[in-house]
Amino acid sequence: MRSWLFKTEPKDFSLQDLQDAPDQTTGWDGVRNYQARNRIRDEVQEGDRVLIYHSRGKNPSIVGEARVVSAPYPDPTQFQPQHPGFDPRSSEDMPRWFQVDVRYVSSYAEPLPLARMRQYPEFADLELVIRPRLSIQQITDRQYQQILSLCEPELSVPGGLVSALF
DNA sequence: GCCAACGTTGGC
DNA sequence: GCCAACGTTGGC
Repeated sequence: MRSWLFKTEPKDFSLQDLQDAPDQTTGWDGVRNYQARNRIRDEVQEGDRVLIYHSRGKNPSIVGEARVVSAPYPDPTQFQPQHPGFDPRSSEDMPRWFQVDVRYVSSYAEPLPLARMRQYPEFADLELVIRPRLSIQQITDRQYQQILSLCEPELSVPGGLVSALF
C-alpha cells in the first residue's frame, strides 16, 4: 500500500465534507494537471492511503486521512458543459481526466501545518515543500510515520516516535 | 519546438 | 488580496 497526499481547498471541499458525504465517500474530481492525472490514472491503487491537505486556508495543514476505494475512472465533470471542470477536448471514448473514489478514515488529533513541517529537516524532501503546486503527491512510508507521530501523538510509542526518529 | 503571454495556484 | 512561481497555450 502506498501513501499519497491529496490537496483540496476546504472552502470548495473539506475533510468534513468527505465525512458528511453519503457513505463518507466521494469521487475525487477536478484534477486538471497532467502529472497529477498520470499519478491518478497509472499509480494510485485501490486500498492506498490518502492524507488530506487543506490548502489556501488560514493555516494550510494535513488534517486527516482517507482511503482509495476504487480503481481510476474518467472524471465525469469533464463531460458536463455547465461544470467548471468541463473540457471540450475530452470525449467519452477519449477521456483526458481521471479520478478515484476516496472514503473518509479519520481526522487527526493535531493537524500538521505546512509551516510546522518546514521546521523539520526530515521533511525537506517532501513534495509539499519542493513542489507545492502538485495536487497529488507521493508520501514515503517513513514520511508517513513521521507525519502520523506528529498528528496522532497519543498513538505513538512511549517517549514519542518523533524523538525516536528525529 | 521555442518562448512570450497568459492563467492559475497557494503561501503569506 | 498580493504576488511569485509554476503550468499551459499558441503564434511563429
